[in-house]
Amino acid sequence: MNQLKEALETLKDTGVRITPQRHAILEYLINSMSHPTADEIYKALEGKFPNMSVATVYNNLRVFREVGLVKELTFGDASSRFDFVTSEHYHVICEHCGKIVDFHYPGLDEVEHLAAHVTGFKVDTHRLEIYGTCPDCAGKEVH
Amino acid sequence: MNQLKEALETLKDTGVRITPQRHAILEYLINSMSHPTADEIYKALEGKFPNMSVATVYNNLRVFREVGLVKELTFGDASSRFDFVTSEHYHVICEHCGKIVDFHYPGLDEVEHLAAHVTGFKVDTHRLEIYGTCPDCAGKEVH
DNA sequence: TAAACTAATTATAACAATTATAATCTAATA
DNA sequence: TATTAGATTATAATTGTTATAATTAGTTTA
Ligand SMILES: [Mn+2]
Ligand SMILES: [Mn+2]
Ligand SMILES: [Zn+2]
Ligand SMILES: [Zn+2]
Repeated sequence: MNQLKEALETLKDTGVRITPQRHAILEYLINSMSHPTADEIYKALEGKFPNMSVATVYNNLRVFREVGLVKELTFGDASSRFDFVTSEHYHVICEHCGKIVDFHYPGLDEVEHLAAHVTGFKVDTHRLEIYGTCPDCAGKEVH
Repeated sequence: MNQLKEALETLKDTGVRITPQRHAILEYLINSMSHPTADEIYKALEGKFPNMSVATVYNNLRVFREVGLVKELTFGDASSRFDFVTSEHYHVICEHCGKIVDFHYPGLDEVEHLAAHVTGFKVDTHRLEIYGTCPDCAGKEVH
């Protein structure tokens, strides 16, 4: 039920120390309900941790990724965004404002199987994103 | 039939000058049959063009992208890879050696439609990649 | 053809995201 | 308490890419 509590449990179980900075980063990720960049997290917490280094944010996001608490969404030039892991889902992304919306859809097992069959790869996973224009941006375009 | 010839036609039609550097970059993209980075192209051509700037490679890859001759494949940290546009296809990527293999599959119209319906987005396109282990790397792992 | 204009290339500097390094601090353990 | 390992901080370095300004090449106009 309490996502933060569970996340802290996961850290404890994997022998990762729970520092105030880690607690705050996790809390922010969960509460923001969005897909923040490392820098956004850094800036959001600088009131509470005026001396925190940006390296700490990156280091801890990597730790969280390694224990499976967050997923990193990477893009070409722009900075990575981080998603607190709940259930599997895809993302729909606005090409104009960059908004990212969660989108649930059954996994594409058939595509994975065909890819494995055709290429001889041992398939692990896949990445799918939908790109378009969000309702807000579509509204602005009209007039 | 001749991909290079067609590509040069496209450039001519869109009023883009055909310089020796552009000719060579296009030729390399078509003949390499792979997905090279800007730097790989730069290094491959430095014998023929010892004074070519890496900026020229980037500039021209952007030009080619804008007129629809190449697609840019972007990844998180790593550098972009460029794919001479032929028919629509997806990519299967080896997580160990980075190999990229073309993979043909009918478009995922159904996913796009559902995404549009659920999120209210005007959907343009999507991105799908399959990740796993290529046969070469799988072989090495075994012993 | 000569002059004027525009596009492309080059060399180099700047940028931005991320990672590495070394010093310091904190917490756990013996 | 002393020792050790882990975490954080401050800062430097790295890397892919883009911006800038000067130069060169090609095209258009007079
Ligand atoms: Mn998400
Ligand atoms: Mn391809
Ligand atoms: Zn938008
Ligand atoms: Zn491989």
